[in-house]
This record gives sequence, structure tokens and C-alpha cells, in this order.
Amino acid sequence: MSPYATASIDQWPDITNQLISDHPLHPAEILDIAQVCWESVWETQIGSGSTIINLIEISPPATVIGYFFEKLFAKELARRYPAEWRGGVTGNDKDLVCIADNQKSIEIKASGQLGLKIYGNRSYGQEAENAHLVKKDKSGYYITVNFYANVLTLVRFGWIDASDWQAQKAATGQMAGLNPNVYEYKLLPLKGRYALNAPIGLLSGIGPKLSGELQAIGIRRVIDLIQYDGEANKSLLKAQKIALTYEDLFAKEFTEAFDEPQPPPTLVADQ
DNA sequence: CTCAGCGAGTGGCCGATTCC
DNA sequence: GGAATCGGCCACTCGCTGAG
Repeated sequence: MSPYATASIDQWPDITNQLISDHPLHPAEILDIAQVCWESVWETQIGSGSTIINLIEISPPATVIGYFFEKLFAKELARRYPAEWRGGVTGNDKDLVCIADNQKSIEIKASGQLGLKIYGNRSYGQEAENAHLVKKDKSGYYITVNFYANVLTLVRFGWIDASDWQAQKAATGQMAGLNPNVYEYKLLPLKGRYALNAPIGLLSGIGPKLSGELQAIGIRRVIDLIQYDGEANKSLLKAQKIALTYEDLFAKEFTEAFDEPQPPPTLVADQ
């Protein structure tokens, strides 16, 4: 039963905050583990001897990165709390299994596209009929990870229901997306300066063209854009404004708030 | 002309089931 | 009992369209 089942959308932020404060893992620690494991992924080497390959050299598909990341995350979590957490083993397990209370188990989803969206498969959305065949319940706690190449751009923590996954109209389209309300009210961005390492092309309003122009004058990351103080034309100023909004949403530190028992974390919902 | 968003196609892997 | 097929798992990539 979804905690959101009978709630209207304006109640979602409160429910999300409650779910997060009820969870044994602290958002700040989730972010910490994510950052440690992200670094760790990119220290991976394949092969041995004179043909050794660093992971970065072969730009692996996002699925591969996501898989490595998930495994490292599970291992680090189990290392810190061996009695409480373990990685998923069977098809019925979520990626991170909470030993004492499976309701607290977490699914990790990663996306390596230029943006802050995450994707599922169309099968996530379809319930009922084959319910007895469904291995994993697609509702529950989620950690979502956005990255681009080897840059970690955003980690979120929250709850997603199976019914939040919206399949494409055509049956042949296998992708499923999330309604904007889900990003806004059911997922908490784990803010930090790391988010400013995101490539500028990820910003909404900056497409390939402008991105190329900015890179030509040395602006590659959001932080570069914010700190840039050279000559600025109209589109650069506009881009800077977008970057500052982005900073507010995803980079302003939240950690202090989480160290106090009260108040619970707040969503960046109504900005 | 630039960009965002939407729609749809692609394709490999795996375990379970059905067919021969 | 082994081969073939199916459903689920996993997400990326490209093309089109309309707004600014």
C-alpha cells in the first residue's frame, strides 16, 4: 500500500519528509557513501599487466557504470552496518536490503544522460495481471543517481510508486518516465557543492549550440559559469542566471539541518 | 535558429515456461 | 531432456514538432 495512496499532491512533500525521517539511513550518509563509491568506480581497472585499461578510457555504457556503482554502494553500506544491511542477491531482493525491515530496502537507479531525469522500463508501470510474476515490488524507497561521463551530478533519495512510472504510448517504446511532480515532491535532492561539477549542457536552457560557445571560452562546468567574470553577452548572462537557480536547488548545503533531530529535511518543492 | 519535450525504435541478457 | 520462445530487465538514441 502506497503511503501516498489517498493523499492529494499538496500533501506529498509532508509524506516524503516523514518517509525520509522514518528511514534508518540518514540522507547525509547516503550522499557520503555515494560520493565515496563514485570515486571508487573510476579507480576500476580491467585486465592486467601491460594491457591494463582504466575504466575512463573506454567510456562504458551507463548501465555498466550504474551496475558497478550499485554493487559498490551495497558493499560499502554492508561494511558500515553489517548487521543491518546487505546487497541484493536474488531477483526478489531490492538493490540494498534492510535486514530488519524489508520495507526500508532501497532500489538504486542511475542514468547517465545529460539531464536530471531517470528512466525505467515500461514494465514498471504495468501492475495487476501478472502481479504474482513480478519479482521486485517497484514501489518503495529509491536512491537515484544522475551522472555524465565520470561526473556525479545529482543524488536523490525518496519514494517512488510503481504507478509513478509512465510508459510511452506505443507498446514498442520501452522507456518509462516519471511525472514532474514525482521529481519535485517525492524525491529529495541531496544537495552539495558536487552538483556544481555538472557539465553546463545539463542546464535547462542551454543546448548544444550555447554549450559549445561557452566551452570555447573555457566554461565547462556549472561552477565555471557561476564564477566567470569576463565579458558577457546576453546569452551568457542568461546562462549564468540559470546556473544560479541550479545552485540554489541542488548545491546549497543541507547537512546541518539533518544533524538536528528537528526539523525534518525540507523539499525544494515550492521554489 | 535554438532548444526542450515527446514519441518510438533498438538490442542484449536472463530465467522460466513451453515445445518437440 | 534439451531447444525454442517469452516475458522481464536494463536504458539509450534519434527524429520530429512546436515554442521562444
